[in-house]
Amino acid sequence: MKLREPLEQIAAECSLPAALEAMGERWSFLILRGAFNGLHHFEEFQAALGIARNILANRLGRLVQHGILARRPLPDDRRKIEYLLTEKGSELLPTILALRQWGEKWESGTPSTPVLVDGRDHQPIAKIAIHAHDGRELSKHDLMWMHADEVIPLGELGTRQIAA
Amino acid sequence: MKLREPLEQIAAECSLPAALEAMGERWSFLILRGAFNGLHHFEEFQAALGIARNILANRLGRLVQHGILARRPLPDDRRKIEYLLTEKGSELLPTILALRQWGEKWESGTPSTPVLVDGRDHQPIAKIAIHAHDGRELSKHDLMWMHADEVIPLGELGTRQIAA
DNA sequence: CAATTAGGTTGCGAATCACTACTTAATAAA
DNA sequence: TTTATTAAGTAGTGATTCGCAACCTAATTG
Repeated sequence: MKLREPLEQIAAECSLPAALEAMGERWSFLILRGAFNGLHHFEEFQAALGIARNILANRLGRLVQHGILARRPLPDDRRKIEYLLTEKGSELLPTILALRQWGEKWESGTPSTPVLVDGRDHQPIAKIAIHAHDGRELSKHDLMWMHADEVIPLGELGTRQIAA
Repeated sequence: MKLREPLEQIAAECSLPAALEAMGERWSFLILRGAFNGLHHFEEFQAALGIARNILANRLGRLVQHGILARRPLPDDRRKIEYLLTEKGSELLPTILALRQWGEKWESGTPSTPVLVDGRDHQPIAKIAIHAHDGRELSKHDLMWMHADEVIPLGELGTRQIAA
C-alpha cells in the first residue's frame, strides 16, 4: 500500500488540506477545545476526554510538532508537563466556535457550556459569520467565487487592467 | 474491541463532538469544499480529490445521512446522481473558511483559489473573526468563558437574579 | 526507602483506509 | 439491435490506525 498521502497535494491552490493535515484527526479539535477551556496536563486531558493514552500522547505530540501547542516541563515539579496554546493554536478559536455553533443549531439542539462571552458586558459573542471587507454581514446570496487573479485590489479600481 | 464510541458522550454539554460526528472524518471537509466549488457528481469528486471510490461512496452516504448533502438522481440521465448542499450543509461555509484562512496564514502561506468575494464589489471577504453581540470585533483579551447559567440575558440586567 | 504520581510506551485485536478490480444499470454508438 | 461506454457504486485485499489494558520510568511524597 502506498503511504497515506499528505492531503496537501490534492489541491495545491487551497489551504484547507494544509489545515486538515494539522487538525484533521479524530481527537485534535477536542483536545484543542480542552486547551481553550483550561486543560494543561496529560492526565487532565485524559480524564476529561476519555481518550486512550497512546492516542493522546500521539496527538499532543503532533499538535506540538505543528506549533499549535507548546510543551513545557514545569520547574517546580519536573514530572509535570504543561501544554499551552501558542498564538497559532489560539487562532483556531474561530474555527472551533463556528463548528460548535453549527453543531448546536443542526445536531445537538442544545446550547453548549461553557459559553464564550465579551469580557466587558458578559454577553455571549455573536454567531460566527461571513463579513465583507467593510464589515457588512453577507448572506449566501451575496457571495461568489472568483479566481484570485481576477480580483482587483481596492484602490486600484479603474487604474489598472485585470491581471490575467 | 468495543465499537468506536460516538464522540457525543464525551462532553454532553458541548456541541463540538456532535459536529465532529458528522464532519470529523478525513475527507469530509474536502468533499464539502468540492461541493461549494461546484462539484456535483461522484466522478467529479473522485477526479478532483483523488479519493478512493469506496471511501468516497461511504463519505457521500454519510453526508447524505446527516442531511449535509442531498442525493438526487437526474431525470434526464438516470445514471447520474446529483449531490447538492442542503441548507444545513451550506451553513458549514464559515467553518471551512475559518479553517482555510488559518491554513493560509499558518501552514501554506499562500493565498487560496478560488477566492470568496462579495458579489457587489467583487472584493474578498473579511477574515472570519469573533464579534460581540453589537458587532464589535473582539480580540483574545476581550474574551472570557462563563457557565451558561451565569449569563444574564440582555434587557434583563438588574431586573432578575442570576439563575443558579 | 516504599508508595504514589505524571507522563508516557508496548502489545494486541478490531476497525478503517487506500488501491485495484469488478458489477450493474442506463445511455450512446455502430 | 447489438455493442460500447459511462456513471455510480461494491468487493477483495493488505497496510495503517484506533482503542484498550498493561507496563515502564523518573520525580516526588510519606
